[in-house]
Amino acid sequence: MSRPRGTKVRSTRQAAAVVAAMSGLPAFCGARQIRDAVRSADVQVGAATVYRHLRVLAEQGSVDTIRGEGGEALYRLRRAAFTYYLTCRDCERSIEVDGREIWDWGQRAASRAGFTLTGHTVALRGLCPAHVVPAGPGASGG
Amino acid sequence: MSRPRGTKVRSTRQAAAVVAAMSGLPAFCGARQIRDAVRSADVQVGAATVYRHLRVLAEQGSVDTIRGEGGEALYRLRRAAFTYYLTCRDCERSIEVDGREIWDWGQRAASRAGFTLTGHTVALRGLCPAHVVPAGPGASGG
DNA sequence: GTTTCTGCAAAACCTTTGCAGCTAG
DNA sequence: CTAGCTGCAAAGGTTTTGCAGAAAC
Repeated sequence: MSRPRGTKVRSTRQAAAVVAAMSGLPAFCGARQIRDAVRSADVQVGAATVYRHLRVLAEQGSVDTIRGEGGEALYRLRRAAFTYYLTCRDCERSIEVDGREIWDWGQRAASRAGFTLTGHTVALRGLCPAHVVPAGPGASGG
Repeated sequence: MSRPRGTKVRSTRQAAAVVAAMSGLPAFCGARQIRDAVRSADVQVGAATVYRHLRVLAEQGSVDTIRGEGGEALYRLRRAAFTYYLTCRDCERSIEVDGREIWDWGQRAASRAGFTLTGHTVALRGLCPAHVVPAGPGASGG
């Protein structure tokens, strides 16, 4: 149920509030957390409405979407193309990482097999300077 | 509800059947599909049991887990470290891609920011040779 | 016989959808 | 007024859990 094409877009309190709330959330957040942020700005909003806006924003490319550990969708306002995030597993603080190379790497690998690359997902987890403790690597394929 | 530590592991028909079924499934598959594969090998198995085994296998590191587009978990027997998958978005066929470089790239980016990389997820989507469609005018379907 | 595993059914989540009512334009 | 947006509640799908019975050792 995306927006039908050729329909007018109406600007509502809720639509603005969702975007406003997200601009105050630095890391990737779930729909629940976004809804809470909207409501703590004194704008009542239903869960369905939040999901509807998030879906539209994602389709427009205004927000990036990734999947959390539990499979839930996490959203964040888009910053720039080929920008990925390295998130501290202790404090959830995240930094942006330029990933143009990743796209190039993916394309090389794809063409080697006769594939055409159309999309990719990269997520990095680690420890920020404030939480660094010696630890071994744990790679997960995807 | 992982397995409690210090308990004995019992080898059952179902446990073996889940692993056997997965070894016959080349691509990442959902729990439903794995269960179907087990049952078509004439081993009755409940959904809960499949999930329980998959969780244990994932914790052991015997299977890799990724998330599908809908957020569902997809499983596959682990092949090698730093092996990622490029999946055709039309037929779900997937190939393996060596990703040692990705880990290196991630570490470089992380250390530049004072972070320590502890984990990462990479997923590539594309079109396999059989589904590549030339872009532009004049392209015709079979 | 004891301990662990299995399977059903119910519950817990996250997300989408149907529909009546509200609201921006 | 009319088209589009909202919210509730119900439905949809995936995964987990409680518990009695079955199975392994």
